[in-house]
Amino acid sequence: MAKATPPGEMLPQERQHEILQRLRSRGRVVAAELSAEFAVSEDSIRRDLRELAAHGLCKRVYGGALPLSAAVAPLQQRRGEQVGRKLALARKAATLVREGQVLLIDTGSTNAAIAAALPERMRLTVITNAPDIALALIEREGFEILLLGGRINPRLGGTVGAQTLQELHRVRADLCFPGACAIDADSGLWGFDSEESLLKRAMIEASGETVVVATSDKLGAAATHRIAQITEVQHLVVEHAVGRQLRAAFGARGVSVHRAEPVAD
Amino acid sequence: MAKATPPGEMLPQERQHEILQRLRSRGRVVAAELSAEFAVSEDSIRRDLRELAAHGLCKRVYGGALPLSAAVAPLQQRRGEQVGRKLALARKAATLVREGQVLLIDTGSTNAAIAAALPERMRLTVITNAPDIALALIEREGFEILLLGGRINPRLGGTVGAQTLQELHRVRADLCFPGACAIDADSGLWGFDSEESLLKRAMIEASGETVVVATSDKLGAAATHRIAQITEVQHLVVEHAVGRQLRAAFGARGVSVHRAEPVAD
DNA sequence: CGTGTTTGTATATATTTATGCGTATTTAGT
DNA sequence: ACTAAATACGCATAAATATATACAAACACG
Repeated sequence: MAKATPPGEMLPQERQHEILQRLRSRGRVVAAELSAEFAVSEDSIRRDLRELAAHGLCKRVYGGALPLSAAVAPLQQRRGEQVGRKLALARKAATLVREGQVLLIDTGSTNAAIAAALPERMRLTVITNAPDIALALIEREGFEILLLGGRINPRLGGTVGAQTLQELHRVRADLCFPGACAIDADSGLWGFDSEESLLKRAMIEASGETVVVATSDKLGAAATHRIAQITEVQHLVVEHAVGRQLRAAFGARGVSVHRAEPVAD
Repeated sequence: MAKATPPGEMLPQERQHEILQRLRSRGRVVAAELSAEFAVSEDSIRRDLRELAAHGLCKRVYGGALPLSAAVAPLQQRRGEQVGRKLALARKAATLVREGQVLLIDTGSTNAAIAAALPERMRLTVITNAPDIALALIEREGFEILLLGGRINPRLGGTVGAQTLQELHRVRADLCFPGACAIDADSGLWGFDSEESLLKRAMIEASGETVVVATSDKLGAAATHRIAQITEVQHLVVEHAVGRQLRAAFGARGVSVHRAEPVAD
């Protein structure tokens, strides 16, 4: 996806739009790279970036630009930790998504990273209870976004509770990303909070397939609230460092295990 | 050079229709290309594009045109404009809020500013259809946040539609902040969008009192969709520069007019 | 069957916009 | 503080555009 456009024919506005999209999906842009890929002088790129920044659409930095959300970083303190690892997981998880599907995405920093990594122009429908995920996707084109209402739990950063559950019963998704839970090859999926676990269970039931994206600390662990059996999980995305044996344990239970790319960190 | 049709045989309307189709399928049109393919001068094409743009069917850009979806100013951009004036308005509006109240806050950059300006530790309940407002308040302590679910309208940056309306019917608020509408002392409150206006109307009906916060360009203006009569508005917050006469006009209709502090700008 | 009007188009000229280059300045990393 | 890259600024150029004007065909109407 290096050069999507013929050198001679690209409207300036299109270019700026493309820059914004790249900014969102990749998290950064470099002036020199853009110059090469769009086949215009760095001057023009810099003019674009300056203009976008003036409109408050990105943060201008030496060498390129950054998305504004990364610059302000409100509750992204958690995300700041292990950003590389989560990005690698998110990228891998995003490859499981197919054109036109309906996605059910739970709260959580990992899931937010997945949402940001979703490919452009794929005409996806995203159902979520997380305002931060909804907000991140509003800007993207071709996305249908459904927000699950209800009372917000500040600790989780999204809606939970009776009303959310009720709304969830009215929808049906292809793919489900229940956030941050513990997963064990034998005992299945576990949650840390009662209300939260109920919601995740409902999400899984409302979806055709379930994708669990687990950082290493969640693997082989259990918690207090049972969410689902391992047979209800079709896909598991794990970090590169996860051992062969552990992966095989899930594979034996019929779970497709996907390994993220290694990260330099 | 004529392609699809014999040189003389294509009605202007047909041509414009074809341009629109091409715009939708290809995501962009270039004046020079169209000129060649329809075998008319670039001037005629430009006239077409200008006309289509005037009817709000496309966005005119240098070199051609883009579909409107790619051109809507992202909400981050709108949020960044006139920060000073909006902040002054927001501060004034926030003073109308009392301890323990239930607030109903609509989408919009001004309303987002109001939410951010809400005083600390007042044990408020905020009901909103805007994910950005919800997100901003999650961090704050002592706030109960209820999110209205439904389909998100990317242009408005929040949920609208039947489901949102339905959820709204289940709540009751003390104070309501319907966002960005035109207000006139005689004809009342007006909205620019049908769906949007319905929601605002429902918000007002669900609230004890209504606060309209209006930047100067919204004052004395009307729009296409009626939202409410002026008697249903209890408070109006305006900028410092608004003239005495205009303020009196609202005062005579029983609206409490609140004037924001002056801004250096 | 003219005749005035409307409509679509083409031409000419002035203006705006986008871009690239040279140069002075700023920035980041030693 | 020094160096090299990145950047901002002014300027020139070429393309795209708007505006004004003119021309031709279609049309309405007496």
